[in-house]
Amino acid sequence: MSKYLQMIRKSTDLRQEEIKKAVLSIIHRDGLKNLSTKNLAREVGISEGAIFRHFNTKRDIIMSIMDDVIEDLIENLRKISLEDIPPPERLFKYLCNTVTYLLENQGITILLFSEASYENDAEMLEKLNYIFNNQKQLAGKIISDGIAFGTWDESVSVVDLSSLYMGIPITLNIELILNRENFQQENFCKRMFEFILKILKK
Amino acid sequence: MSKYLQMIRKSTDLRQEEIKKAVLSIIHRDGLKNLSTKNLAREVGISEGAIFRHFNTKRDIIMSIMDDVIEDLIENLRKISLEDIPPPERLFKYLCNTVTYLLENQGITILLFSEASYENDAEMLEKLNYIFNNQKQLAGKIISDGIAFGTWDESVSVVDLSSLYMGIPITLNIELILNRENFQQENFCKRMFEFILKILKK
DNA sequence: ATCATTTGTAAGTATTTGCTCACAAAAATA
DNA sequence: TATTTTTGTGAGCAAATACTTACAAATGAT
Repeated sequence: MSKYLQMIRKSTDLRQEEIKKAVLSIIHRDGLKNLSTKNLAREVGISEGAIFRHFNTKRDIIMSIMDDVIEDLIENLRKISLEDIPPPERLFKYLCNTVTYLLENQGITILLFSEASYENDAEMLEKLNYIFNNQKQLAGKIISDGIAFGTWDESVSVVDLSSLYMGIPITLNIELILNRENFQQENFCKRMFEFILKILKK
Repeated sequence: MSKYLQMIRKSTDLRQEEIKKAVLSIIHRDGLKNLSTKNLAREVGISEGAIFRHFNTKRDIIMSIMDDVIEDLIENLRKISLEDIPPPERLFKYLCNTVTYLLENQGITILLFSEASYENDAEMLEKLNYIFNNQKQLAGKIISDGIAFGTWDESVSVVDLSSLYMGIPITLNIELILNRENFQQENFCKRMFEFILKILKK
């Protein structure tokens, strides 16, 4: 007679995706503290041992999610920054894509900002750094293009404006954590973009 | 013969301050993960039991630090927002005071942004909300004053600009965690203030 | 000087954590 | 069909965590 009844098997590839999704669900719903491997296993619907069949360590799961962000968000933004459309239009698209991604992947926000500083893990911080600095520098590139193009005020400091720009997605993140219901997220990117445009106006 | 040698005693008031300082030191130096009561006791130089003589729970320590932020930072900003000086000058002072506070209390940054979302603790989130929204609304008040005064463009949305404004201290926080050495923090508030001014210009 | 109060210690506690292991069973391959 | 490989289970592990407790010693009031 069988010892375990109705065991559902899936490939490691599929399970890895399920596990990563479950991580974000737990963080978004219950907070980072509840992201134990036990809870994670329950969320996925497998045993705790199975989790470690598909990932060597819990840390590997987090790192893999960070790699996803790099692949999905950053590489998309890189493409946009290189598109052959006028800088104003390009910067707008760039900002709105960022905002959309953050709205669609809300668990990631907490994961990125909390986990790295929580763990104080050098490799994690490096990945986070990569994500942050690429977002910033690619935005800076578009701004530089617009200035070189003659569209925008050349006296504006690209570095400084990139810093201010980065405040937009980050504030969005914070507002989503703190004011999730009150926050007016419609046209958020448009409204913020108008401000950036005004700064860049000759 | 004495069982313990050279026991240094201090009042609960003093110890509470020492403990709270130690919390920020540990977070700043080793990350939130290393903020165990055991490490905390070692950092202060007392036994773990003594920690619980001065605070009932570890959570109480964090809450008390958050109350300090409200008392030290927010109440100071409130006063500035009510000062009888021209809005541009007032907003500049407001921003620079915020920046200075954040630079001088770097452990607090991580504590505020990570701990609350880590614990997913309603009361903690409420305090964080209070800190965030007051900073934002008081800045908004100064902007409104300037518009009412006739100095600034009345077509600017105060709510939206306050959101953008909040990006400044928050980005500063992130940069301090990620780029601590490279980050150019001199005149940071001035450079950011110039951007806000340009947006507000008629 | 006596004694209650306060502040300290050291050695516990129960619980949770990330992770391992021996083995069961489904799926792929021969 | 027979065998190997992959995916699963559930019990259990050492280490860490927040917190407690019994008792020691310093301090302040009488």
